[in-house]
Amino acid sequence: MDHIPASLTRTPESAQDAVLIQWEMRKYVRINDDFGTVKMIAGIDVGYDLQSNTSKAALVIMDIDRLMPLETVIATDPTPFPYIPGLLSFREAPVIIKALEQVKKKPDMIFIDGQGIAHPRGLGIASHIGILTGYPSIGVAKSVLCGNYKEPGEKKGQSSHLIYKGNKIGTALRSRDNVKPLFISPGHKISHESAVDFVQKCLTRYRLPEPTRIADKLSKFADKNI
DNA sequence: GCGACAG
DNA sequence: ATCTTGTCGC
Repeated sequence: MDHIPASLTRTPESAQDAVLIQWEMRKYVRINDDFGTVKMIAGIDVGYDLQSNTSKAALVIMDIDRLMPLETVIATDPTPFPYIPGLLSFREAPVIIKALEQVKKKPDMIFIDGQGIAHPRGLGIASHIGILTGYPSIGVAKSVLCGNYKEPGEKKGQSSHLIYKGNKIGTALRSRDNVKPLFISPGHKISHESAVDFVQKCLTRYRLPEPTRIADKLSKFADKNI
């Protein structure tokens, strides 16, 4: 959708090739706010069925004000790539793109499970999806891939910077009292500040923001029979 | 070389 | 991610 060389959408022939694609793709990442009014947010998560070797992407479109689902989509595909830290995109992006192509409503913003720019090469899965689709995106991760941070205060809303090689790459955010922090980083077309704002607007009584929490449930329990 | 390591 | 039971804490 966005104007990037078609060769960057290729299936990597090896892990080394995948890394080359990431170095090239990172040039297109933008972390300045570039979106209009945000009414609908998409939460996306991927689950696996080890027996059939299939991946299942669950996508939910939520109204940002009511935090209620407006539409859901489930897409499945044979799992295409092994899990290699730093190369998660090549395992999950294809089936996620498939789900985004099937959804009827067009989201204004998408939350992806995993890192945005908080990645060794600045291209976590949220950035990867943002570049491929043109959608503004945010990485919502439950743990760190790279970088260091000071433990944020124990109260919901308290945060600290995630730093890597001297630069801020994300935010450690306490999403509710006394739980492990979430790691928020810009995926594409959004700033650190706005990324955290949108996640906070979607927090209720759980650790995960609603779009992510619902997508997570769907990826695990919906269509249990792939 | 050693340890770390999203989902 | 997924495999798995009970259990501690708000």
